[in-house]
Parts: sequence; C-alpha cells; structure tokens
Amino acid sequence: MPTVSSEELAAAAGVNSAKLRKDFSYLGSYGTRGVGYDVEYLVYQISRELGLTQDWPVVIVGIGNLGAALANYGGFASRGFRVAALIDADPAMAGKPVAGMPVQHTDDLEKIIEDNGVSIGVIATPAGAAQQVCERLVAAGVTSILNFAPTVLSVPDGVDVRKVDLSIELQILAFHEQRKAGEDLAADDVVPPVAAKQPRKGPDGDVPAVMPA
Amino acid sequence: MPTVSSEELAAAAGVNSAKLRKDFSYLGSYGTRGVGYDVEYLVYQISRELGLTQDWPVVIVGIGNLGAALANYGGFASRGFRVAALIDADPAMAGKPVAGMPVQHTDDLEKIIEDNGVSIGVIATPAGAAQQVCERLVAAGVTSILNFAPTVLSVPDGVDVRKVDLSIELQILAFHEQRKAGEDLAADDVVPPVAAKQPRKGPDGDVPAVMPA
DNA sequence: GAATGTGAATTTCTTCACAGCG
DNA sequence: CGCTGTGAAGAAATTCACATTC
Repeated sequence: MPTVSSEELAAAAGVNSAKLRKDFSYLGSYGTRGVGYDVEYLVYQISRELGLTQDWPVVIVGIGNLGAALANYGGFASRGFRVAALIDADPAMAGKPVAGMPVQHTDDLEKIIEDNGVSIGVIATPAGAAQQVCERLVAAGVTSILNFAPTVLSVPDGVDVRKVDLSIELQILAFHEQRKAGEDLAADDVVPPVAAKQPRKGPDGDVPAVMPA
Repeated sequence: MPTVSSEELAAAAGVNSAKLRKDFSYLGSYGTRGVGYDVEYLVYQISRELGLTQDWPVVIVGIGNLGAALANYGGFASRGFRVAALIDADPAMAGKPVAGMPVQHTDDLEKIIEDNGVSIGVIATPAGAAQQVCERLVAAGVTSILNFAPTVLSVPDGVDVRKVDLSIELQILAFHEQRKAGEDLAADDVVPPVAAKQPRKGPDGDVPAVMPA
C-alpha cells in the first residue's frame, strides 16, 4: 500500500478525517491532492517529529520484577531507545545478567550516566528509594525521568517527570464496568459530561484530572 | 485538616479552582458555602463515584516478569482490586508461589473466572498468546481487559480493552527532550499548537491521538 | 475525479465573575 | 465575610465545507 487517504487513516484510527488532515498539516504539507499521503514518507516524517529516529540511551534503576520486565521489553528498541545500563542497589545483583546485560551497582550510577551521555532515566525501585535515586540521576545530568515507583518525585525546574501508575488503567476499566452494571439507573441520573462518555474502542480514554491518592 | 477549599485543592492539583468546583458539582453539591469541602466526605463520594469502594476481583494471565511485578504491586489492593488468581500456560509454573499465591494453569482459566465472578482480566503474556487468551477470557465472561502485550486485541462489542504500552511514556519524554535540545530552533519553526505545549509539572500530559505502530 | 489544506462555523471546554448561602 | 455553585463569557478544539491542486 504505497499511499493512503486521510479518510482511510481516520477510519482506522477512529477519528474525523478533517482532524487528521489538520493535525498532519502542522507537520507540513506531506500529502498530494487527489492522491493521499505517501505511506513511507509520512511514517518517516512523523517518526522524525516524535523523535523516534534518534537514539536515546536510557538507564533503568531498580532491577526487581518490574525493572527486569522493562529491560526485556521489546518495544523500546523499536522506538529508538537503547538500554544503556541496568542499575540496582543490591550487591548480590551486581554482575548478574538480566536481558543479556550485567546489572551494575548503584555506586557507579554517576559514572554510568556520564559515560553514556544518558538524559533519560527509568526508576523502578521501591517507593522508599525513589526520591534519592531521582536526585542522584538529576545531579548526574538526567533531565527526563519515567517513574514507576508509587511516590511523587520532586525535581528542580527543567527536569520532566512522568509517573506511571499501573492501577490507574485498571481503575478506568472498573469505572466503566461499574457503569455497565448500573446502566438502567443512568436515565434518571444527572449524568455528568465526562462520566457519561462511553469508552470507545480506539486507543484513547479519559482520565479525570483530579483524583484522590 | 477537616475541610478544604476549592482554592487549596486547585493549587495542589495545578488547576483552576472554578474548574475544580464545576467538576465536583457534577457529583452533587458536597461543599458548604463559606467553609469548603469536608475532606472525609469528599473522599468518600469521589471514591464511590470512581468505583473504588467496590471489590473487583481480577485475574492476571501470563506470569513472567511483568505478571509477577503486577501480582506484587501494592497499589491494586488499595484501589479495591483483589488479585483472584494468577494464570500461566507453562506447566512448570503451576503451583509455584508468586506474591504469596500459587500460579494456576491455563487449562483451568474458565473455571477460575466463573468461580470468582471475575469481570476484569489482565493480559501480560507474550504477544503471540494474547489474542487467544483474550478470547478465552471473554468467552468465560470477562468484559474488561487490560492488555500489556504489544498487540492490538480484537474483541466483540460490549467488551472494553485498554492497552498499556510502556514505551509510549518514554516516547513522550523523548519528545520533550528533543524540544529542549532544539530550543533555539523553535523560534523560526512553524510551531504546531499541540507540539508547542511545554510539559507541565502536574500529573498530566498530552498524548497525540494518532501515532504510527 | 479525487483528496488535500484550510478558513469559517460549530461544538466543547475552561475561566470569569458574582449571586446566594452558611 | 468567605467560599460554593453556576450562568455567561471567552478560549480552544473539532468539524464542516469548499477552493485548490494533482
């Protein structure tokens, strides 16, 4: 399939074709009127815009089950991420191979970051260790952190943190599940705009902005 | 702290106080004018609305590193989720304890779902097994699926699927990292609305609706 | 003829601002 | 007096619809 129309892409993605065209237009005019978009060229342009064509060395700190799962995760390599090092505080882990790579000790964290020019760190430690690890990463030059530990990290300005809470997705499913069960009540309910939205099939979904801890 | 004002909550969450009050108003009028919101009552009402007060039995299928990490994840219990069973296709895993619970074999999947009244399933299998597991879960009565496998699942109407792609969050960080690096170029760039947004510190962030596989 | 790119129209979301209540 | 709850105003996002290009 050498070319594709906005209509086809929109149908596949479950969005309006005009929105798709407008979004693409912000990246430039890569389509051909009367024909559509050249698939290969479009993929390249989007990949470049998203930074997928760059090589991003990352370190994973905390090689428990989750850290090991991340180290083995195939999706990283295909998106331009290269796991530069696995780091753990447990001396017993040091040297052990995980995902074909020896685990290194936390003592060497700063050197590893600097030697590999790492600017993105992944924290998969227990909650108690996360803030300290975070501070060492930042001090060593990391400016983006992906946090899997169930803690809110505080970082200086200029450092980005994204927190992944594995239970939030479950909570969203449970929320809709609850609605399914109480569907007959929905009619006489004062249905709030956000809550009333039925989940769609596509890769989307609404997360409330505010949620209790 | 027995009560809290919308102003305080808004500051803590990094949002506008009017938005917060309007959002709360959809749940009902739980505040007191001149005083604020009763913290305990508010937490209860929000929890109930989100379904956190219910008990949701879930099964985890695929007990590799990721499945084991999920089984051990403390965040589930506190949000009303109860891991009812761990299921794996490897006969060597059967009976082995993970997170204080014996792994069960896939053969018994249907019986486990029915006996426990499970409506939410978590798939942490390799990509190749995911669709088949999904179909068995659905046939056995599961109506919500959280998919960690790197595959798009197809399901019948009425079944919700949410896909967790661990690399997407990294990709978002890399996207902003790229912008940081090329900041001086930003000026003469035709900056698209979405892409131009700087990441904020709060628990938010924008994921493009359309992204190449 | 077919499909893009984009102003204009429309819809949705957010914020303002203030009446009303405790 | 302080703070909620909410109409009205304003801003942003989405969709329409069509001139334009291949």
